[in-house]
Parts: sequence; structure tokens; C-alpha cells
Amino acid sequence: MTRPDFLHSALSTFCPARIIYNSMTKPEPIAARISRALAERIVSGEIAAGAPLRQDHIAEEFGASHVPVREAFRRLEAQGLVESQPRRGVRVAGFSMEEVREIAEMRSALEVLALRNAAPHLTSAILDEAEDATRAGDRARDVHAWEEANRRFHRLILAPCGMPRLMRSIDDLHTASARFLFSGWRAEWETPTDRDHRAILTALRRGDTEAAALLLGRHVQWIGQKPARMQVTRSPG
Amino acid sequence: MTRPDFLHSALSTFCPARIIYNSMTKPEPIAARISRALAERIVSGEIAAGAPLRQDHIAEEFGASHVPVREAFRRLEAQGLVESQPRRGVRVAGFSMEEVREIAEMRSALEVLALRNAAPHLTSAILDEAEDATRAGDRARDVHAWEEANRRFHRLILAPCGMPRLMRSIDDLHTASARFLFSGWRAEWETPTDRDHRAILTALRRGDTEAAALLLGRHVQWIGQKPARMQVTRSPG
DNA sequence: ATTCTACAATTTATCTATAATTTAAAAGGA
DNA sequence: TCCTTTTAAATTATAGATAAATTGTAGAAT
Repeated sequence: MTRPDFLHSALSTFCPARIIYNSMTKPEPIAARISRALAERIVSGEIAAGAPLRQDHIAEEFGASHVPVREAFRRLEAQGLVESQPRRGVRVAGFSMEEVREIAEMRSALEVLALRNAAPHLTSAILDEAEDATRAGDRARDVHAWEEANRRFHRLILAPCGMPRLMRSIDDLHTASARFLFSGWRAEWETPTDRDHRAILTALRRGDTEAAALLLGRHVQWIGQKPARMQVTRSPG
Repeated sequence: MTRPDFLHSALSTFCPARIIYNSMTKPEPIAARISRALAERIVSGEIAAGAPLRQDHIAEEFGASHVPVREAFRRLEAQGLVESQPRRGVRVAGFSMEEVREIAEMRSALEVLALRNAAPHLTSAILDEAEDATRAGDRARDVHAWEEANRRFHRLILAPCGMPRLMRSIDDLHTASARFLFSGWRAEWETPTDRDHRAILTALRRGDTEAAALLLGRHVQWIGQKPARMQVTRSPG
């Protein structure tokens, strides 16, 4: 697998996978790329809540025109990550404690529904993979890694429900949750060994869907509360 | 609505007049108008499932350019009313029986959650208005009128939950439900006197939130099933 | 001095025109 | 008839221009 030398720097800095991906399979529209990039920045806290997003600046930054930027804005608006006021532009959506609780309760309701429908289609292979994800979460050394593992766990046991619209909603809620998670925990991070995940898995293994659903429902709501407490009690400054 | 010329500068600069100006002639972006108009057509069945939506045609029809049309597409996509394939345009989303069941179950889960949070804030005035809506539904002579009354009922008893994101999701699901309702019933329409609504209201009046939530959950899922049976057993042609 | 007004700068929202890319369709050859 | 090539059409995107609205600022009036 030899590569011409003059390509090396470009390939290592500009993500070779995308070049290959673009030329071989399907080209991702610029609007989608912009919306994903902005979503990542908002979730990670790189752009603060309430900050205005100015279309021309973003267009220039991505080397695009304002048209795909506006499309990206509409998508982010639907995801609840930005708020748009006619003629006044879009700002990063703020999130209060109420909103966090709201998101946690929605997740609880929808994930329980998804799990009830997924349970009949869960295989032991899937459950093993979910246990892997749990272990990965326990090993995680920062919030980002933990969030990724956590989302993988939830996705694994819920996706077999075969309800695409539901899964899309849950995904959006996970994104919103992650935003709160990152904002609350910031630097100090101690891995919480995830007993809930393990309890859910054992319930699923013995075929007790109702118990698993109950545990999942409480688990998700607890996630919504824990960062809240930490944000309140964290050291000032 | 003609305005004296000499008021023009004052209207555009002075504050109180501007509020009147804004509230009278809404400066609704064209993109929003297009997306609402298209949503209405899709829900009413005027545009069939699977039909392609070509941006230039729509732009021409609304006397607009393709830019706001594309923005409208993104919003409709997020609502689940259209599906977009890169470089191949958007088509009206199809809906199978599975999807209808999915929407009904999501509505059931989310509306129960909303009701539990709304219950403490429900006043007898609100419940009276909800009963009005139920009566309006019983008097309805076509699906459209019934759907409007039904949606008003649900909105009335759920909106006091004070969870805007949840309400937005429920609203989108109502829209999707309505689409199915209109497609199933078409011409023949006999008003079903809504016992469920009345049972929910009496439960709420005596403060039994749990009973009301249980009834609402079943009610919503039943709505999802009834048109399904009708669609199967309706006369061919 | 504070408030109001007039003016300028910024930004959104939109249109027109055009180029590039890609899918869909039509035409032609084995 | 089936496969390949060409052609047409549609989407995706750019660029520049314009109108309208918000915001910021500086001067004027009370």
C-alpha cells in the first residue's frame, strides 16, 4: 500500500477517508457536513449557549456559500440545538435545568417504549456487545469516551425495535443530553461504574422485559439528574 | 391595507408603531410559508406518498427561488413528511402500517408523560374548554373538522405541562397521525362519539391522574389502530 | 443629563443567473 | 433483446446584487 510522498501531508491532515469515501461512494452534501460540524461544536460546548451564528461567517469558514449554511440551520433548529428568529438570525439554544429534566423524561418514556419492542429481537450476541460497551464506559478516562460508550450501549439494546422514527427521536435526545453532560462535568471526571447497565442486561438475559424496562426508565431519568447536582455543587471558578 | 405615506419613516423607526406594524402584517419568511403549505398538502393527501417534489416547480408556483424551497424541504424532512436522498431530490414519505403503529405508540408514550406533568396545572376552565372541543368533535361532519377538534382537545389538556420540546414532538406526531387518518377515511365519515375523551375528563376532574393517563395511553393507541382496520376492510376502488 | 431622533453599519432574506455533478432517460450498436 | 453511450434533466452549489430589518452611534431637543 504505497502512497506518493507528496500526498502524505495532505492525507494525514485532511482525512483521507473522506476523499476516498467521496470519490467512491456517495458525496455528502455540504449542508449536511456543516450541520454535523456545528452540532458537534454546540454539543461539546465549543460554542456557548446564546451565541449568535452568523451565516456569512460560517459560510466563509467552510468555504461555502450561505445557501447550504441556511439549510444546516434549519436542520439544527429541528434538532433543538439552535433557535431561529425571523430576520434576527439563529442563536445557540440555551438549556435550563427544566429543559434538561424535560429531555431526560422524554428519553425515559421513549427508550422504555423502544426496549419493550426490541426485547423479542435481542440476541445473546447483541447483549454481549452491550456488555462490551458497558466495560468500555467503565474504562473511559474522559466524558467524551464515556458518552460514546454509553450511547453505544443504549443504541445496541434499542435499535432492534425496528422503529426508525423512534430511534431518530431518541438519537436527537441523546445529543441534547450529551450537551448537558459535557457542560456539567468539564474537567474533573471520575468514571462511574455502571451498575444500572449491568442490571438491565441481566434482566434482559433472563427474559424479564418488564424489569429491564423499569430499570432503564429510572436509569435514564437518573442520568438527567446527576449532572444537575454536580453542576450545582461543583467548585466555583 | 393602505398606509399614509408620511407615516412610513415613523413606522419603520419608532417603536410602538412598529409593534403594530409587525403584528398586523407578519413578515413570515417565505420558507416557512412554503413548508406549511406543503405540509398541509401532504397531510391532506393532495400529494400522494412517494411523489417527487421538484424544487424548481415549487419555487415557480410560490413565486420564489429555489433557496427558500430547499429550506422548507429540510424542515419537512425533520418532521418526517418527506424523505431526501442526496442528489436525487425529495419525495413524499410513504407510510406503512408499521409506521402508523410506531407513531401511535410514540404518541401514547409522550402524551401520557405530558399529561402526568400537566395534571397539576389543569384548571376546571381548561377542562371545560376541553369538553367543548369534545362536543365539537362529536358535531363534526367531516374528518377534517373532527381532526381539528380532536387535536384541540389533546393540546388543551397537555399544553399546561410546560415542556415545549415535548409539545413540539407531540405536535409533529399529531400531524403524522392526521395524514394517516385522512388517507384511511376519505369520503365516508360517521362521527364517532368520543367516550374516551369524556372518561379522561371525568378522571381528571376527580383528580385521578393515573387513571386519566392510563385511559389516554390506550385511547391514543386505539386511534392508531382503528383507521388501520378501516383501510383494510374498505371497499376496493 | 437623559431621552429621543436621525443616520450609518451589519445582517438577514431573498432573487437572478450560472456552473458543476449526478441521476434518469433515450438512442444506438452487438 | 440487452448492453453501452450519449443526452437531457434535476439537484447542488456559487456569486453577486438588492431590499428590509435590526442594531449601534452620534447629535439634537427637552
